[in-house]
Amino acid sequence: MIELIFPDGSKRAFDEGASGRDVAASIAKSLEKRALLVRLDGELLDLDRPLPRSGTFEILTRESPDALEVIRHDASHVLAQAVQELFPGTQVTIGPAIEEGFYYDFARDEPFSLDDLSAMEARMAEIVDRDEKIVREVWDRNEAIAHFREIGEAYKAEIISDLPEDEVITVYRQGSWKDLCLGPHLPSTRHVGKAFKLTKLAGAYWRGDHRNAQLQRIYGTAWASEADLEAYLKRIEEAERRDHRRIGRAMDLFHLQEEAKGMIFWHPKGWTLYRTVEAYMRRRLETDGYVEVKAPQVMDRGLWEKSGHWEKFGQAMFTCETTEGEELAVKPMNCPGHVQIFNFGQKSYRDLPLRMAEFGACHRYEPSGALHGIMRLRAFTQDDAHIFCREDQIEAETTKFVKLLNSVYSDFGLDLHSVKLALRPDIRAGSDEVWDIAEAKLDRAARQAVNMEVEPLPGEGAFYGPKLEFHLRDAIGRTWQCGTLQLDFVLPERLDAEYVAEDGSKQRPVMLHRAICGSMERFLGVAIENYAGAFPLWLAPTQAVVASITSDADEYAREVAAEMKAAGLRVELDLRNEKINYKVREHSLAKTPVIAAVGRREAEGRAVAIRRLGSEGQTILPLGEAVSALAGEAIPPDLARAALRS
RNA sequence: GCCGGCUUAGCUCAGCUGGUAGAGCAGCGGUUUUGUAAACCGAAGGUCACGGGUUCGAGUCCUGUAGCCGGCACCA
Repeated sequence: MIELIFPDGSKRAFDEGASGRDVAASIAKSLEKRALLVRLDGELLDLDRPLPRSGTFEILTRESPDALEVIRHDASHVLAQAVQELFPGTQVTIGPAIEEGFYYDFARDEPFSLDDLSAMEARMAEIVDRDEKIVREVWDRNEAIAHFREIGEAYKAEIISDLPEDEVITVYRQGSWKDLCLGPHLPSTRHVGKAFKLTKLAGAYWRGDHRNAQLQRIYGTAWASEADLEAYLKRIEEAERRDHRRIGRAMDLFHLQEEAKGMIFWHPKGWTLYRTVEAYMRRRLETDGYVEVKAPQVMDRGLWEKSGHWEKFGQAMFTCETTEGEELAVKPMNCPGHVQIFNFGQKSYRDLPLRMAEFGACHRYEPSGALHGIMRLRAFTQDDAHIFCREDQIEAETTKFVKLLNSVYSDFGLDLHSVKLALRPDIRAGSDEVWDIAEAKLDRAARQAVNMEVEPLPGEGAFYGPKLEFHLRDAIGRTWQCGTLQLDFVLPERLDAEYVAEDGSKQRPVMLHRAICGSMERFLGVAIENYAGAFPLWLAPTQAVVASITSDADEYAREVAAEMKAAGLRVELDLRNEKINYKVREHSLAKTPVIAAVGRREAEGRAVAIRRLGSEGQTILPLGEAVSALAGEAIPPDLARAALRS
């Protein structure tokens, strides 16, 4: 007998060998029909699998988020079956569920074409209609390896060989097709439903390693219902309209061109936006106790050799040689420069923590395939700072930093998507004890400062220390690392940084590399997508347009614009011989937050008709009142807070 | 860098199976003085990314290169 505890707390006993389906049927016939999976002590199991033990028990239907993940996983299996039916000789590898869908990696010499996708979708629908039962089988390890080898599935055979000896090998069969898989799965292919769509074709390396063969990955999306699928497709379509590259062009913010790939030509409006963000960041750093510096853009190779960057990243540095034979490199990062400033003269323990900031323009020869709009560039500017401190100051500095970062992000209406902690890599400097302490400190400080999970990334830290990563999302859900804080025990050593301690001895400081925006350009890209170009007043490159209704009001319109400008607003004047409807439409499409229309009536009454982006009507206000209200609203959030406090 | 796709006017896009380029918007010249999301007329605008090839003939087919896009790998 096994005993199951249901979600309502009730307990019931069932015969040994009873399956989830038996349990569901014993409750209600309708429940059996709707049941897809069961959860036993937190573990998801196939509906028809005999329950292996007693425990807390739950029946999952289509509506459960866990069921959706299994639907997606099964969709990937159905895809694999469809592909193997349509393209015999194609090898299967792996095909997991992912956020919003699934993918499957195939090995096939000939590339799939986009046109093949619709044929695959049709075949998938057919397999769903066949309603093939999905059956779990436990196989002997060696037999499984031999079998998959024999049928030409080398990748599957390799996966099994690499599994631990004691791992139970399960194979799931649907009709004549089968796949090695941990499961669980739906009872039959019908339950996958038809709310799926194959979305893209891509290359992907076997086991994520570029030295391995490249496989063909097919991505798809799958949902519990057609309505969910439609909503998803619509969401993606809408999101594509927020693409920073599209908005950048439409709003005339910047452009990129072949002759300087991976580098931005900022146009006047875009540069205004950039400078607004930079000025804001500069204030935030200043009030948080940072000093700002500026180090040379190009420095001698010798310095990069000493810092260790030449050896590790020399390939990715822009270099040049002078006619006198010096070898120079354009800085790919700011830290060695900052250490030079730290090293100049003597530093005392009283100077620590020394927070040295720079809006540092960096150049890196990024692989061509990595470039992406203004999110990933070859020339970018870090809002970089290095905190030189003692070991016992690391935790407080980290907490302080994360608080600042949180506050900055919230001023831009951004939600942190995730926080990750990259842990020690195989090849690293420093002893394990030092790493233990460093990792623990970052973890503790981050948890304390943000109210969210800190996801560990084993092996992904830099060789010189662990690294906190703060990720934001773009319009279509891709995440970008923006903020970062990295502990560094190595560079101070290599570049010989030291300070005089209380007892007069010379000590090595620890360095914290940290950035909030990461790259100004990437952060602006994320901000553009976040606001879809409709910036709040303090950020908008053009905050207001004064539009005349008839030429009678031109002179007054000039006066209004001048008043606004005098109040510090970024204002444009539109005196063109066009209808007000036309002007309103044009400036609305350009996402100008405020349109101040003036005609004869306003000129006579010394008023302005204020129209806000996104609202239908307008408010008529006396000129002075309108100007001071707008000027007040245009105050950056940090200054507004400061004003409130004083 | 790797796999796949794309590249036609300033922008967004048409151009079927090869017969030497088309629209809307913007821009320019006029007319219109307008009350809150597109007034009207006109003229102009293109080495069809770049190079090579097949062909009587290439935007269209083949091939090379570049950039971009979607992934993968990379990201000090």
